[in-house]
Amino acid sequence: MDISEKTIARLSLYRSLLKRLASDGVDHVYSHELGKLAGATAAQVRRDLMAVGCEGSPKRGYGVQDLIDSIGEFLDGPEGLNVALVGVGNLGQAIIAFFAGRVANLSVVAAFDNDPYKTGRVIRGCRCYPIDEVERIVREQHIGAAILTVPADEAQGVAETLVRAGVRGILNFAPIKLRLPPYVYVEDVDMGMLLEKVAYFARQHFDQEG
Amino acid sequence: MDISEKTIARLSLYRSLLKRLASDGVDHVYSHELGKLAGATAAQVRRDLMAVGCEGSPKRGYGVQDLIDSIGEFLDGPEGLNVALVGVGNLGQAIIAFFAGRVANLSVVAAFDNDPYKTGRVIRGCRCYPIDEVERIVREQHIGAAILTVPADEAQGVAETLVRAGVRGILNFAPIKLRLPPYVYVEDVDMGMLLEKVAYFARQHFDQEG
DNA sequence: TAGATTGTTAATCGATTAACAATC
DNA sequence: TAGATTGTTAATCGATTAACAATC
Repeated sequence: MDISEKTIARLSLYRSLLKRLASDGVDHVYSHELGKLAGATAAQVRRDLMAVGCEGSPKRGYGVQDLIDSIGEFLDGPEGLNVALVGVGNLGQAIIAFFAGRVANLSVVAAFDNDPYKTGRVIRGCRCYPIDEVERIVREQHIGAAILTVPADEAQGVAETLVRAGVRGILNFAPIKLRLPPYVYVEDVDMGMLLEKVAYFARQHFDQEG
Repeated sequence: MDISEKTIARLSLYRSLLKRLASDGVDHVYSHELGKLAGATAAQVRRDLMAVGCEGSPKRGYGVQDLIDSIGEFLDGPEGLNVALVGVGNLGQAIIAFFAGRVANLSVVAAFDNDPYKTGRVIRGCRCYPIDEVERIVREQHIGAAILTVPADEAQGVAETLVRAGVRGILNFAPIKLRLPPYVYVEDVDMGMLLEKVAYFARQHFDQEG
């Protein structure tokens, strides 16, 4: 089965919304209700849920817990995935803290930096190693994905090392397009670009009445 | 003219790549060269550049400085845009530091939080006010866009206040779909979702030969 | 001129949307 | 049954890709 990136993204959002609904005691939802919360159409929601093998009933809609379980089974896979972070600057530290215990089945198990003030220490519950040791630690700890928060001109080199050691997915914060083998999935988060985009569209409506 | 979001995103990336080329002394580029760096096709690059009114010549391609100027004129508009940040936690502080002096024409001029330890202080060069004062400060400082790094259950309320005060663009880090008027542009950055996406696709290729 | 690139138009592809029979 | 929702198929829409004449 071929699931689009957008569907994966929406499934992740559905899950976090469903968890809230569950904690509010809601046990069934209709596709249009979930769609309203997720900013999607009812048809979209049904298509996405069909992709993970969920079925609803015309009478009661979809079972909330059933959806949470099915999406979890689909997204999380049979076992957890270990994640590394390279580049323990401001952003890197914030991201380690952000993910600590937040996303089930995904834990940042190792951090890497070249700054000797940081290496050898435990930063927000995550041990920090020198970048030289990336390859060894990634193999030893069976790390499958990485978060890249290094400067743009170091990103390509670090990424290649990570891939050589076995990493198959990278969340890349460096404002550069990584050139990697096709079996490596890269998600770019260029925050400068994102803010420029927001600013561009904000300007279209800003100051129109004042 | 109707410019797609993707084109805006690519233009921002082109610009940062072009700035590097300029500092390396390159004065002309062909569409396929820029495309290679940006992960886009030559045709895509030409279409994007045409949208901002750039012309190239078959002989020399596009002038690097000309492109930087044209894209800047298009993206940045005639004057800068003031930006606010709400939610001065780990991520918020990292983002303030990240943007400090980084993106020309976009400055984070005010931060907001409810924690009395933070309000009244200057955090990474940016004054922090209590959230009560969002409406007043946003109006006074003529703020047009905002970065939202508050918990999910506060995001909708804060966003509505920001919009009431005149904000027309929001970079939203809360894992929730904001419901706002159509004249407000919202860009969502759900980091939990992004890492789950990376993990999902990483798993497809992880452990295939180990 | 010859060759590579640009700018433009037509074809393709994928996802979203709309329409409708099946179901509880 | 009647009504609202589900699951499926066809139509639409937009962006990407391919093809080609114009240009230096």
